[in-house]
Amino acid sequence: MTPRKPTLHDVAAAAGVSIAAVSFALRDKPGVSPETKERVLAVARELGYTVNLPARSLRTARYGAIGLYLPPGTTRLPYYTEFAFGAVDAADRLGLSVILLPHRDPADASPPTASVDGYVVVDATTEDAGIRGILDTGRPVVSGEHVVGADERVSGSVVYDHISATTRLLDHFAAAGARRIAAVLPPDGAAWSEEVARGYADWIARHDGVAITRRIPFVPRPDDVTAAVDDVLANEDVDALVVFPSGSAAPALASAARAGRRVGDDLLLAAYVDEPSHALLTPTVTSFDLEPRDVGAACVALLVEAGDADGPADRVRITQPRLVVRGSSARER
Amino acid sequence: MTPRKPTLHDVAAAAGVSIAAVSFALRDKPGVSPETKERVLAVARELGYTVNLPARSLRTARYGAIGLYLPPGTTRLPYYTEFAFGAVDAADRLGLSVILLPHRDPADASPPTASVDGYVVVDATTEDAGIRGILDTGRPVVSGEHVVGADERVSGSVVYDHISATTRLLDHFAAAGARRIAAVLPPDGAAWSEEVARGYADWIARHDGVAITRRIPFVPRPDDVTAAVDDVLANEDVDALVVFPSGSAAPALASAARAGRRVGDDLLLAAYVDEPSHALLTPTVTSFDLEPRDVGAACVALLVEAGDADGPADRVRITQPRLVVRGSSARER
DNA sequence: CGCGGCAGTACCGGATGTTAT
DNA sequence: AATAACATCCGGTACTGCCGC
Repeated sequence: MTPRKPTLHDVAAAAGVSIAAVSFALRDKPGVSPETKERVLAVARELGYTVNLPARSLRTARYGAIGLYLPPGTTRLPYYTEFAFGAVDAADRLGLSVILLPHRDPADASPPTASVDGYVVVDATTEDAGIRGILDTGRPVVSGEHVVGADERVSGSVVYDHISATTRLLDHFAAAGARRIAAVLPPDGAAWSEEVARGYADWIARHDGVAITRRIPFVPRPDDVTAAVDDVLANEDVDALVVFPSGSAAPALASAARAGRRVGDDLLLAAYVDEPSHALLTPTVTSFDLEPRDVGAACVALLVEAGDADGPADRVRITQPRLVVRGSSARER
Repeated sequence: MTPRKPTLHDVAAAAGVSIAAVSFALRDKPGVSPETKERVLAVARELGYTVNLPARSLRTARYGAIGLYLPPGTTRLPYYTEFAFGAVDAADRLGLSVILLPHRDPADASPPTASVDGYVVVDATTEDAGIRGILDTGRPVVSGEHVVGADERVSGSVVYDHISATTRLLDHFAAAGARRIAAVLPPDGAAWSEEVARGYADWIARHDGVAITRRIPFVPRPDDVTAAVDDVLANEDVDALVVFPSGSAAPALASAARAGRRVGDDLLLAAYVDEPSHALLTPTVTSFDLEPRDVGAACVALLVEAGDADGPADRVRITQPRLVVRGSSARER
């Protein structure tokens, strides 16, 4: 019923050559005459031959697979899904598979079991047992953003220039007339927290302004945002506000409305990380498109180069977030 | 420098037995005495032995991997990410890996190349070249939701009871006093579209009501939602509204506000698919938690059973969405 | 004698049927 | 009748060497 999948032997027999010749022909290696190669390829196509990857892996000790580790607990953020598919598509173009790795509970110190040639991780910290396990495999690892606590242990990273981005955003506010700009920041400890905090502080210092900041969790509940924004609006004389953590835009808008502020007019607002909802809120919310697909693809590219001889030219690739200006920061007339 | 990874041979030599004995001992197969087994296991642990998966795959023709195919173009919906990790965690507990499959462009008719024992697909239609390729492999396929156009070709499915869910939602509205309930539906063609449309129509008929419906795209732009909801509110005398497609809640709330309706009071509103934003909007929005993690895990379980001898007891598993009542449908006082 | 083109073959690491003890 | 050693095989890869010109 099921005619066994054709193997190199079948192709070799059908083409009247040795399996070695077939193997070479299929992989476009020198040592076979153009005519034989042509014939072998024709026969292979006709028989529907495809390589048996386990067999190849066994021989070459390469797996044709990349392990992808997304941060635990944040699976609702669309950023990571986009990132994942950027990586998957890039890997596919290189003939590689992407294995989605499970999150390990902190007690579990066992090494990751999947057979992969290297890893791509995002927003990683060594607090995470899964990340430690990955670093301990000794295989190449490329990270999206820096790895907090072990940046020298990865083969490469694709990072955002958050300082420049923050600067551009504040310049944009200033150009729209903002004079007193507050920032609702994530807590220290995450890779980008410190960069954006520094970007903000430096910009304020350069412009002889007053730093007005509040801290809320990395993934805040609406109440956290509301409390911080209410506090800023009640106690500080601000005409612009940046909320950095994800999911902050909607509660911030609500707070502004309650405080009687007209967002986009007497209060300029921006979120940092773009989310689909930003285009749906009223007013629409200015934020940075981090182009996660491109970054995911870049991580895969860097990983593959790291596996190649003598590594890539650059260990760190820097990406500029793209500012998407929307109604919340576009002062009316 | 790198002490080659230990193999069966190494363990066998260190334990003073044959590789066959080691192989049997490690897989807990009969034919080795308890003492030898104990010793072998100890040596294996000490040497840090792990099986070489390609070698095992080569011999057994099993890959220890599952291919996961998420619908293209909807990668921003958190549902699928949750689903994916439900599948990954379930697979991990069974010692399996999950390979995230790339989306194929329609022209590409080549079979999927990844080596997997079976596939999990979600919200699939045979319009999708990727799905056709997967079905053509002849390997077991389990689908989350029915596969439009090829439901008999899959080994199993985990589906929601959308009719019962829709009924429960409308009952909830009625209990809160709603008399004229409108529905903004997705277009026909998707698996659940027809079920929810039927659930709505049947319920209305049973209650001698008037069906008031509009159709918008499966993944609507805010404008689509706004237009439909504005139209309903302007031209129909409704006191409750269900918006089914994802991402509809926020624009629907905005429309209601513009029409001068107080949502949760003189207009009851519910979305169908729960999203994180529903807990953040004002008012918060009632919707169904589809528990995607559980469904992803169930798909993997069903796939593994399908691979076993004589298949699973049931080909189709039915799940009840969990209604999460929030402010938008909880009439004040 | 050198060289291109190809056949022959020794692995890669584990699973399993067969043969000793 | 139980255990364990031995031999094969899974499908490729890559090295060695033979052949003819």
